[in-house]
Amino acid sequence: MDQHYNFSKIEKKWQNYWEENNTFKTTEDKNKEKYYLLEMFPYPSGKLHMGHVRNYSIGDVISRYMTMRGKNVLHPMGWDSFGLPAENAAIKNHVHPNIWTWKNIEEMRQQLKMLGLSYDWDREIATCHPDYYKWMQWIFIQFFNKGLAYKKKNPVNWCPSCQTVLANEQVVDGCCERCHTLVGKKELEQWYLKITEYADRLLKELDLLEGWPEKVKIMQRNWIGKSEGAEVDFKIAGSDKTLCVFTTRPDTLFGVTYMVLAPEHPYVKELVSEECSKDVEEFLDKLQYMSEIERTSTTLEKEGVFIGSYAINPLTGKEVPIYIANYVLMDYGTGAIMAVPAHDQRDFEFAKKYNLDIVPVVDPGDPEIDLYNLKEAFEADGTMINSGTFNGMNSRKAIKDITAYLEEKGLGKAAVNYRLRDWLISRQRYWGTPIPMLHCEKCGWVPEKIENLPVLLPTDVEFTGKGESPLTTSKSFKKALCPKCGGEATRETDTMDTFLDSSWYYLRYTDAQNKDEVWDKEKAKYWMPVDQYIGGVEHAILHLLYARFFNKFLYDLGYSPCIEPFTNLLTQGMVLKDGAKMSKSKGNVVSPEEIIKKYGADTARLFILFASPPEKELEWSDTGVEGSYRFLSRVYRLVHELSDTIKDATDSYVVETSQDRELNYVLNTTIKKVTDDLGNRFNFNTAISAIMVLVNELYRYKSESVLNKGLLRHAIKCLILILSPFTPHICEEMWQHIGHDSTLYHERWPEYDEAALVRDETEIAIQINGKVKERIMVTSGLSKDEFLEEALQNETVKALLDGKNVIKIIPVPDKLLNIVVK
RNA sequence: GCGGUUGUGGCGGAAUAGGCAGACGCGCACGGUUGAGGGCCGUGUCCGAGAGGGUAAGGGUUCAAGUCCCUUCAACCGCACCA
Repeated sequence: MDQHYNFSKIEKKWQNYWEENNTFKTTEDKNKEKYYLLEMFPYPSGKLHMGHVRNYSIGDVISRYMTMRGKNVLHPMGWDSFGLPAENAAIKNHVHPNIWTWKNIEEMRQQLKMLGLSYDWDREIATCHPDYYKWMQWIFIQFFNKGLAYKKKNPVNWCPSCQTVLANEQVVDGCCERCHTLVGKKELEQWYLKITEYADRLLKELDLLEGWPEKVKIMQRNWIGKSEGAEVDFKIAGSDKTLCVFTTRPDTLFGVTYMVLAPEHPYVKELVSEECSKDVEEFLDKLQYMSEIERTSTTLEKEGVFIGSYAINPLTGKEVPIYIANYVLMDYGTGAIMAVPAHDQRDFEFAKKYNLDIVPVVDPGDPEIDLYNLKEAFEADGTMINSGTFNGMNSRKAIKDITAYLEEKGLGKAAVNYRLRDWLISRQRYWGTPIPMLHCEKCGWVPEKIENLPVLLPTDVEFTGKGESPLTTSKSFKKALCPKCGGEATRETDTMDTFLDSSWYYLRYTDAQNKDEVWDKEKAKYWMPVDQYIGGVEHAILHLLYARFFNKFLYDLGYSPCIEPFTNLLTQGMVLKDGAKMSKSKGNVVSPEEIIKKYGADTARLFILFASPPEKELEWSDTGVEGSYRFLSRVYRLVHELSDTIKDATDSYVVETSQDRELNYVLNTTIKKVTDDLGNRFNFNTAISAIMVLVNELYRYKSESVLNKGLLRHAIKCLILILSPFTPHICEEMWQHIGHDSTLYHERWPEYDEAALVRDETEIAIQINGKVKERIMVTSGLSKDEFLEEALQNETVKALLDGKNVIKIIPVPDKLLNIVVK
């Protein structure tokens, strides 16, 4: 052991040791309790950023801790390696995405290894590898065979810059999630996955996820957006058509005074009267020129036009006019609504503007509200009025009764609507998994035969960055034979959204190298579910919802053993510098490489874990990093200086002096605290601060004239062990130095001694009316009565009580004594 | 607009089930070691001379409130005409 803390030498040495000795290799072991720890795998941009370092440092601490607790830990790593940047690089620099991506993977793997992370690299996967995407295609075909993958022509979100379609989830504020370009609409035939089929389970089974942050569950609930209500059929006057609407308020059916269609509704063209056609066309024209955000903005004034037809209220038989308006959306419900201006604020505003009738049907029973001269819509519950036989009924009950009545008369039915849409998965891109489908004139869409998988990405393609998928430029790819009839067929040239690749990788890790099947079900059964998943909140909706969906589908097929894939979820906070997210444009990026070079990986890890609790934002601080480095040097020096003293000490020792007792007390409370913070709370910052307290105490103890070598040796051993999950390299080095010849990775986590946690005497506060006046020492661990008795004997307490009118004394053993006086 | 999170020294943060606010670290100041600097070691560091005051602001419950309840404000995040 060098005299000074030579981190670069130490870190290289132990990284090599771990690699050569396969220290982190994991296999199924039925005799041990498994623990599956997963951090979200990165996109291989080529450069690690601080967010990665934080994510993987958190994971590594948990992984190493769980291993020391005797768990069989699965801790894998891989690459989410399909995606746009590779293709953009190809267009810009004329490098093939494959070459670009694999070079990045190499570089990033090196950087990850430099952090000393305990991954089982034998399980490494890359989604762009044919061995992986073969099974992606296989899964897609399972979806297709179950009727859950289908192709449909629809107006879709189109990013003019990326030249590809986007899922609804990938449109943020009307802009492309990736490049922030304004997204438009385009009519295209695309592949969809029927995630809506699973909407109810995705919603309900969130309740099983007790180990997830409430915030994430709420976001998913809102995203799925379940509404219960009814579908009601309105006949159209002078036509044999019926107009179906969805409403959550069937109780207000008697208050319908007009109907509204979304401008894109197919009925518009058919129902528009001649007199109105000019107005309607002008209105549609106007909307054409509006962007998606403008059109759907809540602040936009509600506008519309009458189309010249009338619908018949199924309960009253009354005719009401049909409008089209900008506030009704084609892609929710049926794209048409019944308008009840008295009880819906949007309808109210529209009715006011166009002088439409406002008929109240729910009475709030509030004298302040003038029902026939409403200032705003009344949306709450009340008593039914103007509603025929339902009058006098509570509106809550009327929802049920009117729905039942509609069902009975065949005029409508109870219905549930979701905000969640089916998942559009086709992308007009090269660097993704080819959709393994062929189109045959005779047989329609046919999946590729399983034995022919993978459908490989062709290499003879051009990257123009424009229009259709680059796969169409391949000479060999498109033309193929129909797997069903053997006739001529055309291959699908679109590729899959990369979110599909990351929706099942956690299952593949359980049997990552399997060539014959997607994974061995027995292995998946041993490892799944993931016990702890760690990643950024930015994946709260997209990735986590898709992954849950895939897992449920695979569960239904018998391939996943669990209903939910991730038992516990930790969403780590962002890394900030000067109060803002690190970004090139702001010029506040601190590169991990630079920090590792200057201070070492252990310091980087320690700082990141110490500066903030994991779910919170972390403010980067250069001086803070130096502090962490200083601490590690201090620990290193301590062990170095004491190594001679403790070398030949025995493992048994007796705690004798009061100094011994103090050290023993601090040691054991520290072990308890760190155990608790790591095992139950993931509060790494307070765990580290506790270890710092122990180190301070050891420095103090070291300066004593008489040292208890056995105790000291034990304390140093424990210190190294409890610090090792945070900073493994330096701890391995010190562990070796105090006389061990193999890795501490498989050492058992130290136990604490309950008896040592109690000091003979405890300092307590004496309060008068809740204000601290004095502090005294009393015997520890007394009962309330004993404590009170002893405290009252105390001279200081007696003096404080003297001459006072004491009302009450509240004893809190080992904490305080509150004297209430008047 | 709806939903959520957060608010504590000069700074990052601690206080886990209502019981001594400010652990631990950074910064700063002073002292020691040193030719000097750095490094290291030690001491101090919420405000106030003091009584006392103090956890975004105001109110409440309690013997006791950063923690519980009500009102307000600010910052951040998510969704947003969802019928």
